[in-house]
Amino acid sequence: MVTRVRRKPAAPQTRGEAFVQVVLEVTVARLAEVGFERLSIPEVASLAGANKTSVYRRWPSKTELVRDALRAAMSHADQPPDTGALRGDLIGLAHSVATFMQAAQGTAVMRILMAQAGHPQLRQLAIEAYGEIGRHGPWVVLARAAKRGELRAGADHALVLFTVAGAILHRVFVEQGSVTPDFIEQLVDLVLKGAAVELKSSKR
Amino acid sequence: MVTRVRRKPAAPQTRGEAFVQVVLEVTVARLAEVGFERLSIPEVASLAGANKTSVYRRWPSKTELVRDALRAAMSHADQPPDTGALRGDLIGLAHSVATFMQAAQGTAVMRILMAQAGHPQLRQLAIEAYGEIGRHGPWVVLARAAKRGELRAGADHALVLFTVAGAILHRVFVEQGSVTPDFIEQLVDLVLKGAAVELKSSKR
Amino acid sequence: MVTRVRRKPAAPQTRGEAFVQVVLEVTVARLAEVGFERLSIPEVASLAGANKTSVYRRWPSKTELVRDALRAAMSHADQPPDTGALRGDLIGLAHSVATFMQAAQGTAVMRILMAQAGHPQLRQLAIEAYGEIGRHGPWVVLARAAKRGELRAGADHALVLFTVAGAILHRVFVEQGSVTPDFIEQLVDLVLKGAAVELKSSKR
Amino acid sequence: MVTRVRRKPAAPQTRGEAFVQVVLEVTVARLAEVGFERLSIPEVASLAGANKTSVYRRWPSKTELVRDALRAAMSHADQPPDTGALRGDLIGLAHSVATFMQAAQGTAVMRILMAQAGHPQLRQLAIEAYGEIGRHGPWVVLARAAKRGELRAGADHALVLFTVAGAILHRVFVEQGSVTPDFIEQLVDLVLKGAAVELKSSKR
DNA sequence: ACTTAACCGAGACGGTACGTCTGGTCTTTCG
DNA sequence: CGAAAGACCAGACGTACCGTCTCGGTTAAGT
Repeated sequence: MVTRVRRKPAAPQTRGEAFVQVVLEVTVARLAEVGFERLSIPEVASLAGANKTSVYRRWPSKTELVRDALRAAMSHADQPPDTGALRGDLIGLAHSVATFMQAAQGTAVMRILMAQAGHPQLRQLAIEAYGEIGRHGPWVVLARAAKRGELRAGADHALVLFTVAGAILHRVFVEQGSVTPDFIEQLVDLVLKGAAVELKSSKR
Repeated sequence: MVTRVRRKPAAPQTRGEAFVQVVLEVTVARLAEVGFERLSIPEVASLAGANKTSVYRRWPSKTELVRDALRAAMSHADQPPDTGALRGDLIGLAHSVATFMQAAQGTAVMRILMAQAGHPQLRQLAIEAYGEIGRHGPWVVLARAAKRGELRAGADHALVLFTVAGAILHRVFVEQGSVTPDFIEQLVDLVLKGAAVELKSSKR
Repeated sequence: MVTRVRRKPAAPQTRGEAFVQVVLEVTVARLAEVGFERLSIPEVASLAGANKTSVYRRWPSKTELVRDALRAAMSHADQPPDTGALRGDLIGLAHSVATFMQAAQGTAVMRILMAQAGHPQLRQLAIEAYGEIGRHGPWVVLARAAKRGELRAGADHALVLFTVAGAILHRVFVEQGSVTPDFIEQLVDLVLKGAAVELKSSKR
Repeated sequence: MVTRVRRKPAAPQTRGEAFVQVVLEVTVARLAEVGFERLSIPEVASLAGANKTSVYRRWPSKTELVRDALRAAMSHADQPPDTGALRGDLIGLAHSVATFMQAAQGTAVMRILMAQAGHPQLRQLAIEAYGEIGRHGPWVVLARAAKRGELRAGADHALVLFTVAGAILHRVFVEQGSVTPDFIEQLVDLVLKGAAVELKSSKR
């Protein structure tokens, strides 16, 4: 039998940086369009103008490709709005959420969250990506409002945020309606002031 | 050869009424577990203890199978709660929604709604199934409350309902948390009274 | 979760007998043309007018396909010639060998024998197939000739047979010449009477 | 068999001459082991301790590599034996043939001859390489014998030579037996004196 | 009871897509 | 400038799964 002979190493090489970008973008787009299940690496490669073996070389499995794609898509500057009043801040946040969910990245993330309950690693990735859009900002907004005394005592910050997010989620994916500025204002007003008539003595 | 006699009026029929039931139940279960994409008719047949050809005979395509499965699953008595007060009624509605979303049928429907934006016929089916749980009841509840003067003037009934539904949706599918009675009460209170402090006209 | 239900078994089924024949014939033909290495199951399937999955279903590996193909091709009636004289018998045998080697089956077998020294199972198969054409007949011929006193004392039967076979092998595959009746007669005469002039006293 | 290659630390610039030698040797070895079909340039390069691009630079295609490899392997001095008697000369020739066929070059050549009937250029190369071992010598031997009167009148020189070669070919590749001196002697005696009993007066 | 006809189970088959493997071309870097 | 190191493209292969087909067996009607 014959043994392999090792030579000294030569210069490494790093090309195709742009190629990686294109592939990841295409991946996010396909994730949004067809979801994780039907995401096909050969198809991604074809759409990216590359050969499928090139994609397989860099990302051995679909999960890793999606991981990188989500991470690349989530380079957000988490800049919380600061209008000086809770209402304005919440409207700003809601706009961010709506923009996210209506973009390809958001659709991709939400589809994974909805569909991949049984895939913990992937779900974790999506959760992280979803959290990117609101890791700190929203909580800061509510904390400031609480300090200013704008929030009812005992108000659950998470509940407020998730209710706004949930309403937009429902609007976008269930009703498939567009999220207009008017809708956002009404939503924020509802969450802030409630739908009930104001009473002098509220039983609670 | 004489002419043919009349056709034999033999008519053996409908051996598998129960078989149909089992298949549809399995279909809903798989829809909830893996979604529409990965729903496989051979798999459904196997889980139902039937042969795949038997399933293909009755439902030529996956879409029709899902249609029947959703329709069979949606035999709801749309009985709106009537506790006499808006808060109690909304809590009842929220419970219904939460129960639905956490059951197999609801998961199936929501997954289809989220994932099959590009499949109009299927989406329409899911919308109908989703509407079954609240075709009329919720609106009646709000109408009654408005008549009783419990609702703020100009309150958008749809916004109220969809916000509650969206919050539960977010809770179940994004946070993957359980919907406790306490959560529902807090949610309803948030939507009714808002998160902001009451202003001048309301003392406390 | 749904459990599987067991039914009672039904009747088996065996179809596609002609399909098997065609595939095996094509296999032998390709073996002769391109050899074992370049024998491709998808190609065989295509040439046989079948789908490659059908071929893979019946023959999990190329080795098994070739095994069946060789066995199917080797349904020989091993009828030794009997002309009453050794020369005529040998000519008959040589004709059989030449016919075999110039046919697809023979080419297939010889190519495997030449090329697959490292594949014992396959080599064994080819040896068997090659042996089919002369399992008993040739030895009977020589035994009869020896009994009749036509053979020199101490003549090695195997050497005689293999020399004739080897000469034809060389003719067909190395020289790539055709095996004419004249060639066969000259060959047999050479092996029987030798190329040397006859001496009165031959040592050894 | 292929031997390991060691990089010379003293040699700063591997003058391509040694490199070419190693590659060609490896090529012949692989030709003998796996044949032309499975001969892979990347594999040859790896076994030679070189990079595949280096091999591709020098030999654009497998055919040219094999051509050079065969030519390099065939630097034979075609020195015919001359023992003074036909029997001894033939034994010498047979030894040459047996040595050739059992060596790597011979195995390589014979495999190509057997397998590459459809590749004229390659076949031509192999024929030339095969002819190297006996371009003139064998014919000289027989011509001398004929002049000495050792050969039967009308004996076909080519038939004699090819029969000896064919018998050895069969022995080596079909029977996969070793070619012993005893075997060669018996073979030569068979071809010279024949297997039949000697008759008193043989016409012919 | 016997025939008849529909339904169901079983498996072969064609087809499509996937992921892997390997061969050959290219570019970049080093000596 | 030659050689090494990979990245890249291209194509074929074997596998998995789906949906269609044709069998044979069973069961439920109706004479």
